[in-house]
Amino acid sequence: MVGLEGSRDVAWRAFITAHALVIERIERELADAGLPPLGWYDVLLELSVAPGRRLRMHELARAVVLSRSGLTRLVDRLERASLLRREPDPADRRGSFAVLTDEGAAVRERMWPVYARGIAEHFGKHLGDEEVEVLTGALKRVLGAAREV
Amino acid sequence: MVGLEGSRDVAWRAFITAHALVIERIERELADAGLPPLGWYDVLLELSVAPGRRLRMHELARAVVLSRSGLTRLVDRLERASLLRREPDPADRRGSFAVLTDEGAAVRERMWPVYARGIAEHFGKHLGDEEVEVLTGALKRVLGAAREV
DNA sequence: ATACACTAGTTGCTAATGCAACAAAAAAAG
DNA sequence: CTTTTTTTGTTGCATTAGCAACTAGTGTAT
Repeated sequence: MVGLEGSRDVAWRAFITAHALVIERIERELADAGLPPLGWYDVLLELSVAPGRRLRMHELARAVVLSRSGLTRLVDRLERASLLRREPDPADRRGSFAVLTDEGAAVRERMWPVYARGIAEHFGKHLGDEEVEVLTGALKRVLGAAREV
Repeated sequence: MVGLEGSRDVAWRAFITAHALVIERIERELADAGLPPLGWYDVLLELSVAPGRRLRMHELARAVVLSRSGLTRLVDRLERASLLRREPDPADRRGSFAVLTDEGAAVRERMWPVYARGIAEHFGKHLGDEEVEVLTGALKRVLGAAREV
């Protein structure tokens, strides 16, 4: 018995390997274009769509699937680059908001074309419309279940 | 324009977020069971199914989607744990094989039940049979394309 | 009110990863 | 052949991530 005989295990293997390969390609394309890595994009995007362009640190950590300490450091880097700033939460003196700056929004907008091209070229291009629907539905279910725990 | 409006971009977002969450869960379950991390499993599995239980370093790096330097260090750790050993390649004096040991095979077999349960619980359980087929087909296409480059 | 438990965020530490540079060998070009 | 280019694997270095421990503030129970 060597593991991975079941059809779900084969799907899993395809899932993680495709992920690793495509991320590797896209990260390289961003780096080659002189742009920040994907982790930065995730933070900037979450802040972009958040009300008031701000999120509490723990909300942001959860949104981008990072440990609290990992997020502290990531936000440090983004703050040093002036792409966001920390602001105290008047309603809870323990916590702070991460607030998107205009410069942060601008950087996200400069990243998006490169990122979008990578997604299309290495991912979207190879999927039929029907497959996209199935994939989205299935993975959102997986995602929802994993978030609940 | 905030990015991620197209249906393929939504699918991509679900893809990477589901990946991050499920991997996080499974890594924790392995750690809680006192077992090595997923990266070790990948190496042990590739060697298990390779002819002669051996692969050249660069083949292994490609198989587990890791940089050459990353693989050098990962193999260092596995070799220190006696789960594999390096052997020179008589046909090419630059290179070496990574060869699975019996102990390495045994450790992989001890990891598999925990890993399999994680895959089922956090991934497979939420997918219908039809979805599994679509997912596998689609992702294998993505994977093949990314490998070609 | 006071004690107790929990949550938020940061820090020190360690582990893991990629890039660039390197040495050695092989392969290709001439 | 001899020279040049490429491949293979390792190393130094810098970056990034998580865990455990800590501080500070909040919430809850008695």
